[in-house]
Amino acid sequence: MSQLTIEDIARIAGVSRSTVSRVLNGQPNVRPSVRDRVQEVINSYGYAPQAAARQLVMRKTRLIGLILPDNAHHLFGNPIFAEIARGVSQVCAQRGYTPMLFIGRQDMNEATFFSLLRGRHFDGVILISSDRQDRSAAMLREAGMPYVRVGHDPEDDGDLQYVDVDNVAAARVAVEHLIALGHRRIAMLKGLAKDVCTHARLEGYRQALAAAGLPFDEALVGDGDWTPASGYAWTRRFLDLPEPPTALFSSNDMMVAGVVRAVQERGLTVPDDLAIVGFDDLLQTTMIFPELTTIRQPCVEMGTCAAELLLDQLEHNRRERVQIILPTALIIRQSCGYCRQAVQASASAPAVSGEEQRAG
Amino acid sequence: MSQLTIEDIARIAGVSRSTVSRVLNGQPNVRPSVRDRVQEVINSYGYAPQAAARQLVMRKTRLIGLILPDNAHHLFGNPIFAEIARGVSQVCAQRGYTPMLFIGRQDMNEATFFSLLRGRHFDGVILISSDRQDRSAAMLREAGMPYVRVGHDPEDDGDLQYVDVDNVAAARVAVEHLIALGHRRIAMLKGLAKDVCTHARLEGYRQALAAAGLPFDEALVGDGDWTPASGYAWTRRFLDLPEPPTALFSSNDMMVAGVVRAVQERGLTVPDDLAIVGFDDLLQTTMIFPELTTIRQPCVEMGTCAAELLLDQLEHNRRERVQIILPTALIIRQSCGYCRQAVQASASAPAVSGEEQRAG
DNA sequence: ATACCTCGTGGGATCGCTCCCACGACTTGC
DNA sequence: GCAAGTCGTGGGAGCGATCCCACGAGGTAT
Repeated sequence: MSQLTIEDIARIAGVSRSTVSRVLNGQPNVRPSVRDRVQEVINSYGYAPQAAARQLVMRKTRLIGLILPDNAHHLFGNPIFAEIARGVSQVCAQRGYTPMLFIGRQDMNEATFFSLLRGRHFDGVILISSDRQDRSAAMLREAGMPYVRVGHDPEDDGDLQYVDVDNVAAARVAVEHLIALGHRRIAMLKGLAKDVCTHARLEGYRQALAAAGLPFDEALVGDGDWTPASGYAWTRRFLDLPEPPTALFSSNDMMVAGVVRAVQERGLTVPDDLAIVGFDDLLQTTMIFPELTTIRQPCVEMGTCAAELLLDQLEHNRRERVQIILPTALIIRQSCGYCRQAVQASASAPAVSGEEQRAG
Repeated sequence: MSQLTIEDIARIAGVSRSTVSRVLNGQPNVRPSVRDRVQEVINSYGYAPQAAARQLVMRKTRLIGLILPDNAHHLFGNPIFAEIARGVSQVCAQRGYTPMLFIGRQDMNEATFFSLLRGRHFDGVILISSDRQDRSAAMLREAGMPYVRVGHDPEDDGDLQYVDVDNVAAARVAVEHLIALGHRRIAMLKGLAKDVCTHARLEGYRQALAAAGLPFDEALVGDGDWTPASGYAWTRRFLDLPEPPTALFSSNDMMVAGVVRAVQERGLTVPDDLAIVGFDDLLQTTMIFPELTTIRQPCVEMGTCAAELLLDQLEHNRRERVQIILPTALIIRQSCGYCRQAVQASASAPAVSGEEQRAG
């Protein structure tokens, strides 16, 4: 039951290895009655071909590696990656591949990681990383492993194919929304400096301010690290300013949890004392009170896109440069104060709560 | 540069396959000068042996599979799994194994999953599941794949080795704490019925009530699903009761986010109007205001334990039944109202905020 | 009836590694 | 000084699949 080989199945079914192999791989030129008999033997013995032997001759594993950012707290803590993984998984399943996630790359030295890649465990890899310091992309190239990246670095054109969003434009839309609501002092929470998207989102913030003729105030920019704790700490500092901000744009939704806590601790409320727009649109944060206005990233679609690209690369040997920028959307809920204001002012604008507006 | 084999390396270094193999595997009986020369060739060409060929003869992959619960929202959304994975990863790295996470098992039919297991991609598997309906454990056994389970079902003794916590005792400690604080009407938020730990935690709740002579009120038990949304919905119902609860025990921390929102929406506060104790001790929830009193699960340790067991099973062929129950701890913060009360009553109890107390 | 396909089937070669054994050179013990 | 190790090395066999080719049976066209 445990160590059956194709040879055993062949003997039991009274045919040759070749015939069993043909049945296994759904190839033609097998008499239906023989095919059924072989299939029955396979099923009743619970036989499945040993992957290693198959790989050796086929030079394919039909396994796709998924590499997430090194930071483990992000990794699972932030559902954005789960969504991307879901997209990847859908496409893979549909096209007969199995995606696997590298766990704990940080526990592994570079040499080990490299051998893992060179060992050809995977036909290809999807790399989710906007981390400029991350050596993964370089190692993937060095190892000759086909990959598609989710996220990219405009200063590094080493990635043949990537999928990303326009972080600059998305952030600009978010901040413009706050400006349109009348805010003049708008704080900004940055993510980690090592992540490229941090700089892009800051740039969007600057552009929105500049376009509205508002000054850029260094004191209103907080050096966050994507975690709620950093959102909490910076918001306290913002609220302690002689002239505190009336609005805040956070580079991700997770930090907003800390922002809200800091605001409430002072006995203040959102959005009246601080209007907030986030980034990501995590499902979880619908439990933040009030509901969060945020930039939705098309996470699942980023995953499906990346997977389609990768599998095309593998199956049709497509090697041209492909760079896909997917659209984001500003999702207006309560935390920015838009809806309240619309009611108060009896504005002619239609109700847009929960509706989507294209950004970028 | 891309398709070098051991034969090529041997030719370049002027030795035989066997010698290269010995160098590769750190075996003795190679002259130091030869070893160095071979190693240099290996390094300079970036050669790494092809895993499939090696596996075929060694019958080992040094890969460990990690299977998470089917529900994708849990999956990444709940950092508890990240912590367990971290523990697994540490031990694996240390002992020369590489852990890989199955992604999107829900996109895969059972036959595919089974072939994946029978294909012997992994030497062993760590299964994180307290789901009674989950067929994974059965399939692992059927496929003859060694595995260790994190979580278990007392009504199913099919698992040879598992690591778990005493959910009944932990929940009892949580509820007893609320009772000791003077609460008489204590609500309980259950998790999904398919998860075994849901029933265990409910049982702990019942035991605590019974021990204190308090009645079990069906109306105070909410059918949660682990998500903040369900915590929100049930808390609204609880607060609408003619005689609402003054305290609540939630089967996990994530649901508490919804509970707090519902409480705040009514203009009520935690812990004054509703004292809360959670379960898991997620880092994120330290941003819940006020800070959450909760049961800490030793997640990382569960991971390391499970990995140690599995690798011992693989390397020393240990096949005896091992069932490890790790201790939990009640972490007292503000949400239960203990600290406030201690101050008010000038109790003789020492300050225990943030301290740990053993449960079970 | 002969030549020529097509179909169904089996067997040998092969993938890239590790393992086992053979064998020569050198060391050690009596 | 000769038998009996030990050490370093190379080559053959084999892991369990797939793939290619050979070959016989049967059908169709000439």
